[in-house]
Amino acid sequence: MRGKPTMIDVADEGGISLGTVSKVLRGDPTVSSKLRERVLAACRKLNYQRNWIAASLRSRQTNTVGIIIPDILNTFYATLVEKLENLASVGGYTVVIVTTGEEPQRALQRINVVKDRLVDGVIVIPSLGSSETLASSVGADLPCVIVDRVAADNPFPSVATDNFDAAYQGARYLLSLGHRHIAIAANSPRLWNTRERIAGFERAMAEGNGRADVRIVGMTVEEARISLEGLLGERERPTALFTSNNLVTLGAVGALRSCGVSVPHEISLLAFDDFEWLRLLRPAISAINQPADQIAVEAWRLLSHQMSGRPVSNPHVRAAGQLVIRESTAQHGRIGKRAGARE
Amino acid sequence: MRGKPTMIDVADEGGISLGTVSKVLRGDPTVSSKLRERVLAACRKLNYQRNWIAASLRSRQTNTVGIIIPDILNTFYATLVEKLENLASVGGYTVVIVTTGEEPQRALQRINVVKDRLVDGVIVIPSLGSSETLASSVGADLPCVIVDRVAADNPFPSVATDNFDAAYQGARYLLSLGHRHIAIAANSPRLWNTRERIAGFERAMAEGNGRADVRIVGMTVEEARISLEGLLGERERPTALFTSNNLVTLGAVGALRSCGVSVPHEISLLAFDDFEWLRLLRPAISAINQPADQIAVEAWRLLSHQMSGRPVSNPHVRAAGQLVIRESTAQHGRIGKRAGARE
DNA sequence: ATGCGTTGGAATAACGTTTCATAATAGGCA
DNA sequence: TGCCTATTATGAAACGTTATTCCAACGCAT
Repeated sequence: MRGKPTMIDVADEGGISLGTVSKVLRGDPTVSSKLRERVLAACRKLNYQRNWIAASLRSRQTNTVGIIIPDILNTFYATLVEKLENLASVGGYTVVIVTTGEEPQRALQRINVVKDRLVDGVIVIPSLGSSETLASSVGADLPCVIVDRVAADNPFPSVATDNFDAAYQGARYLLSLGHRHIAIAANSPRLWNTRERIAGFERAMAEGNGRADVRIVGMTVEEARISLEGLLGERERPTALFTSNNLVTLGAVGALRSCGVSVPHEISLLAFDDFEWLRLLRPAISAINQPADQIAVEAWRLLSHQMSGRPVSNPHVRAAGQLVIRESTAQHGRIGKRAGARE
Repeated sequence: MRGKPTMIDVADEGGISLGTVSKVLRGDPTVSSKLRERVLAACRKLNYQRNWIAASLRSRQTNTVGIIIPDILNTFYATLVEKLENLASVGGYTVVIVTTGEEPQRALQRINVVKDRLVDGVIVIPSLGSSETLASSVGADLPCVIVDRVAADNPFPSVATDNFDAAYQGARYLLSLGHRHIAIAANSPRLWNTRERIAGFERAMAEGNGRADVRIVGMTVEEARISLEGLLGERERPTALFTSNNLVTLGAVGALRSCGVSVPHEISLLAFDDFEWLRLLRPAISAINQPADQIAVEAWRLLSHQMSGRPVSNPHVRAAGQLVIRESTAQHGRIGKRAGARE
């Protein structure tokens, strides 16, 4: 035996056949406990490690899943990855992570990398422009779950926050504080999650007779900051601002600082996406929290059911966002009056 | 041809031998351009995709690297992962990410997962307690680079911030502002990076005749917050606080808020680890930035050289941290006087 | 024209598993 | 005891590549 020991070495060591060793290691029940013990002993003795590659080649499954996300630095996606990695791990799967950025061509190239890797399934957060090509590219012949950015006509199992309703509730909350002129700062209407959030916002504003001010501010923190500095400098500026994701929120906070606009006295701020730092800013920022935990669990359920051939029930999950009220949102007109904080 | 096309199908299609097809696809130069063209044409026609698993089995290399990190939600590690993923990708490698938490037994189990996966190399940020076992576990028979938490007697190629010097400079800066009683809030002295930071801090304090107050505050934000609330309540509390990483900083900011201690008037705050939000807090927090970019590049250099069998020069890299001065650090005794901000 | 070196293509044996069709063994019952 | 069934073990054939050995063909020089 040169190099790493193989199953053959184990078989020889224990005086057992190769096939039986394989059975034991796969947990096949049709093997007597006596032989099983012998096999296990031989494995321990040789410090045998199963060669997963050979197994995959023969069995045609890799026990690996791909996760395709735009950006790991987006805290929401990082949280999702963290939880998915745990779920996959307890299920005996390994996770391959691929980041696409928001550039379509890079996304496609990266998706092919994953497909080449012959993963058993994929969890995809589509990036800007890759949504359309996804169908032909991946989902057709591979178990697949779409997360967060779900196209209206998306045929694959999917999980996302109920963006429409969450934004609707957020806007209603701002309206209930007396605001009438409210802006939503959104990165790009080509993103389906953003599109839904804008729609929910607009619906609430229409119902509440508010003036809906939709601003497209770009995909990066920097673009958002610059764009919103423009907004804050306008003569008739809104009395409340609703940011459509955590990156935009960052840009918004930067803009509010640099323009010296005080929150919530001069303008109220409500963020989509909650995370640790919002609590620590002064004023602490009110936000709509996306239940990352639930989203990850459901995504894993949908994927693992597909991979094991089980029927997939409820293939289109929508999770409710939660409004977390802090200090950045206040009654319009009553300067200094807080809207009430819970936490 | 049923199912996916294989190289054999391609060979048949083009009327060429299997071996030649393999050569072409691997870019072997000893094949005439005429045949190469025929092969490529056949591949396109059949929409052939190379089976990477079979190739790996035979060639004994997987073109995959593992990244083992404690926690993807730690922004510093997430940044590192992002950059490493890009570097690996352009080098033709895929990245498998595994998170260990700070629990030793989980770490070991996860490391084995990676080894089972037969990766070509590993980049490891050791977690609490896994440092010691790493040597026997992974580095012995696998190209390996240790990042960030480098044991004093670590034999493997490694990259990290020069923690000692960075902390030394940070402490000297605080001393230069007139502070004499300074506390460092550190997560655990069992972590090598923390240990080095404490040592650098202590050295500077000794040289400057300051009173070094080392506080071990635990691994989580919550633990740190509680622990530091205790510190802030003490009668003789320090006039400056140095936090040893971004999680502790979070806890510290929380504690300062809940205790109503004003920064920098009552206490100065200097953070180890810089990131976006520190700029947006009020006051903006001074920090020591770790050059994640440089660290990732060096780590990849060390790993890829090992994997390709090239000699590894400078196997122990230390990158300089940069002091970024903002508003949270001020002259001791001169209330309200800012220390000067650059940005 | 013959021999020799060189080059490019083909054939074939691994790589280390899983899987499937048999073979062997044990157990139960007449 | 002998036969039939149910159970467990064996052996060999894949899986789709890469690596190595072996030929054929060609050019060049003698």
